[in-house]
Amino acid sequence: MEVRTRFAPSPTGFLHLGGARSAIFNYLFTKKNSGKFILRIEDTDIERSKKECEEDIIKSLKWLGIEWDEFYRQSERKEIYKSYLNMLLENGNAYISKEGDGTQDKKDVIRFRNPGKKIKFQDLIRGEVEMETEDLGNFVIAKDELSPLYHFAAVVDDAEMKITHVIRGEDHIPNTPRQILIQEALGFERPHYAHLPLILGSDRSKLSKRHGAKSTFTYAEEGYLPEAFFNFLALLGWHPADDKEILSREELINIFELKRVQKGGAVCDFEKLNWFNREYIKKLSARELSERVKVFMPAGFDQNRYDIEKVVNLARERMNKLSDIVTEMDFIFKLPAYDKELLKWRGKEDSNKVREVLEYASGILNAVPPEEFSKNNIEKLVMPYADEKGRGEVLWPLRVSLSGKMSSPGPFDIIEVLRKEETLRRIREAIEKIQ
RNA sequence: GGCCCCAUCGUCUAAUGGUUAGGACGGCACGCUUUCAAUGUGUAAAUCCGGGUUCGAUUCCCGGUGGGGUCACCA
Repeated sequence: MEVRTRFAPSPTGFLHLGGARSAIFNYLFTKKNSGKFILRIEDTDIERSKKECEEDIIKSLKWLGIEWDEFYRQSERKEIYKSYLNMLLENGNAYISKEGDGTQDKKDVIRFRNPGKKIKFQDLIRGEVEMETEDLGNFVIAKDELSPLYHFAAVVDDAEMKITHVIRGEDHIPNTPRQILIQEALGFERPHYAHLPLILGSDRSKLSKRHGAKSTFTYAEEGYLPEAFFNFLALLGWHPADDKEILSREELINIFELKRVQKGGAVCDFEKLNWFNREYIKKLSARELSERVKVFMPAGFDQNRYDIEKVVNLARERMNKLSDIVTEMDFIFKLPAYDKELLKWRGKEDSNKVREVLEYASGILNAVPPEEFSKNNIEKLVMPYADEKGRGEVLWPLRVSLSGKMSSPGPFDIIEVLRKEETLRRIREAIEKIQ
């Protein structure tokens, strides 16, 4: 039988990490089994459902590279629910409460006649789960024929869409028995269930509650690579048999199995996310990285002024995320204002000595033709002098004159990017500053 | 509170009825080094507690404790 799964978010909020992870596990499981993945927007609550949330969910899934084979919106399927509702009403498994058994409902609502039996189901991750359903009472399944509620619509859709595996968050475990009850009343087949552990915040509470408003897409906007983010989330609550952690989507699909999903909730460690992102940034070619970094460049950065691939290569080891290009490389595009004291190595060098060093270095550089301003050439020419005078005494002021910063890439790296004219201009500026 | 789920380093996790309980992130130390970063080497750090079962439990069972989830005319 063909495997069919669904990711069924409600567009009442953005796609948070937990939702994204559920989507990823559904996706990996489906691809592993050559099945079909269905995206179903559960917007039966018209009051709370928002178009922008649906858009956010779709945008986020696309960013993660998760594609669906079929797409549904529950608000467009009311006639289908209505017919099943009528079926239940006719065979007496549901009733309109005002006519019913003395409930205090103000309006007519449709209630499910709960047989109140014990429900047992097999969870692919947790094994057998057993629950009493009696205290659920005759719960409401629809406000009226055209306004089904979550449990009813979900059960009808899972059956109509021939879903074979329901893979969702652990917070749905208490919902499962009542959904099975509806299923049985309708004569539907029971799908396999797999309840994923929750993703927790550092205080171990449900992450979606804490940072409820934060969308997965904000990670895109901060400059996380989707492949890194996907990899990170895939390893939250699941782990392959071996120790390899950097895994491509294809590798993940190949080795994914529900049996290895963790039972306990997982705290989301953003330091580890950064590590994944750095690892993926490292793997990018200078060209790819330049492309990806472009959107993060502020208008003030004249990207045509310097060889952007060289700039990016200096930044890549220092970036957690793409947007860090701004804070790491701002000095290339515009020399920041800095205190002349910064030019003094360890803050205690004599001004005259600093000036002397910079003038000497300037002299060496001035003699080099512009086309020979490569890192290696310059390094070969300046290092003998630095070794003679003391590396710190020479390289520190030279680097600061070029970067204006306490910490930055080395002077020869910067020189190659800035090229002759700008290099000499900045050294000149430093010499004047130190007078 | 009722019901349900869960429990290995700070975090993500591996493993087995017998291991020096492994890896990764983060931390710390050292090396490299003009600074930062990167990198190399090393290092600290865990089986929640109590009972069983067993020759032997971190692993199996029970209880406790702890954490989490859920109890809508939301999903």
